[in-house]
Amino acid sequence: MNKIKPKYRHIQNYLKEQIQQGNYKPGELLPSENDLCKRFSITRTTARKAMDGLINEGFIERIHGKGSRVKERRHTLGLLNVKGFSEAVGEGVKTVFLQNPQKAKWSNEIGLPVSENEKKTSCIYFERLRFVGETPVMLEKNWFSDTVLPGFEKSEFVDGSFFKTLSQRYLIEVVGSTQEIRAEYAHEKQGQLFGIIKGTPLLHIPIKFSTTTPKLNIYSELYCETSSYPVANSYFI
Amino acid sequence: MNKIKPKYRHIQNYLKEQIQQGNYKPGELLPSENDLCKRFSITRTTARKAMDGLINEGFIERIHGKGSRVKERRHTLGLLNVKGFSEAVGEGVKTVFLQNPQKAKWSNEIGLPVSENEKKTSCIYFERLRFVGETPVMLEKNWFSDTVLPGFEKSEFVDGSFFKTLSQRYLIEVVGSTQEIRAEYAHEKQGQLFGIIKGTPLLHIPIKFSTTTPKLNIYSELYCETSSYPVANSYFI
DNA sequence: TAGTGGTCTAGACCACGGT
DNA sequence: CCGTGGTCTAGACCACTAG
Repeated sequence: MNKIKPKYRHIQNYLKEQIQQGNYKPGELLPSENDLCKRFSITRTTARKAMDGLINEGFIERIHGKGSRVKERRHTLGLLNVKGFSEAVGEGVKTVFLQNPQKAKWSNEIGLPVSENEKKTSCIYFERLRFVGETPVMLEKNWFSDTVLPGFEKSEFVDGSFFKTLSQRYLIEVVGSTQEIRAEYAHEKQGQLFGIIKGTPLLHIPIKFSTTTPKLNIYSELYCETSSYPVANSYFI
Repeated sequence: MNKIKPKYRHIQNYLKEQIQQGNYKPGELLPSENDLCKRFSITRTTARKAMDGLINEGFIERIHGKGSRVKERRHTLGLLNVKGFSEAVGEGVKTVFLQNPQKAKWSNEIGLPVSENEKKTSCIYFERLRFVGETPVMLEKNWFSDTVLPGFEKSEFVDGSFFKTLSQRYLIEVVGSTQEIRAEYAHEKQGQLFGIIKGTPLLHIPIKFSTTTPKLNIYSELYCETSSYPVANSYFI
């Protein structure tokens, strides 16, 4: 019944963990493609597909004739690709829950259209404020259908990461995202949270994350105070 | 001496042109992968690699068991991936040059670091204001080294597109981009251009485009008025 | 020159969609 | 059922980097 993870995704996740755990540091080279082939008994096509994924996620870059190098985690936030906050940065990041996961209504604050099927279900909501050091940089609101994640409200997040929780506890992976980006005035309440005056420009990013389960999309509204920590994004073919 | 374009990129560009010219309309299916194999005498690996590129650029989506469908050109701007404005939208778009391409100094308005080699060269600058219908939505400032594009100032743009000009006149392709995104107040002059009051929130996006020529990067500063036309972005693995 | 990534071939089997 | 895309194998040759 459940979908089988393809080989390349196993390798991809394995390498990603190695990088996240610091076993391969920025600037270092990953094992060569041929190494991976031998180690995991796969062909180069599969090895490359795994590394393609890591490139898309911004973890590595290929250097022709040399190898695949782990990329610097920029001190700006490597956000805005697939995946959330905790995966992107690792250092002086702090997260405060303003609202723990609990049942709620589908809000009309959600910027991207919620699918009809999901509207019929009930919905789980949570809200977090993210800091770099002591500076609040991102307010994050999340909605998703409660039909495929039984017991979600009651359990803790794995490593504090929502997406890691999805992956490890429910075997659900994020496979894509659609987003819009706007510049807006901060509302009163947002201003208080960020410690800025009402009317300061804020980045507003509605996102819809798609997952390996068609029944589950994550709808997020992000508000970012970009004066010290701009949002960043890289893309290579 | 010159780099040879790989097969998959030829196919990719061919299909992209077909879509841009409206031979395949949004919602329609492209030829199947097997069709492409026969038509161009290639294997599926190559056909898929070509289509992978189109997916990354947001032109198509794959539907398992069905085919590859041309995606709707959203009436929001499909910008923010690789490639510029004219490639992304096709309809009621207008462009006004505020400053034609001409020699200039490397400005300190450029947000992302200019490489040392490029700093030593002289630089070409141009500035455009982009409209959707009669609404100005984006102010675009561009700098790049003049060493690899002889005669650039004197010639017209191909189809009004800077990137198409690079591709067709100089055989240079954009292969990636790095960008930051900030929300800022509009300055006086920007406010006048957009017909908004000073202090309205604007999206500010410094971008560095990488090309097939290591000597050429395009440094852009975009300012977007997002209240009617937010910037958009999709990503799928 | 040895080892790396970049491209490509010629197959194979599977999962999914629609008839 | 057939045709589609999704994954994978087992090779090959080329272009680039570095000792």
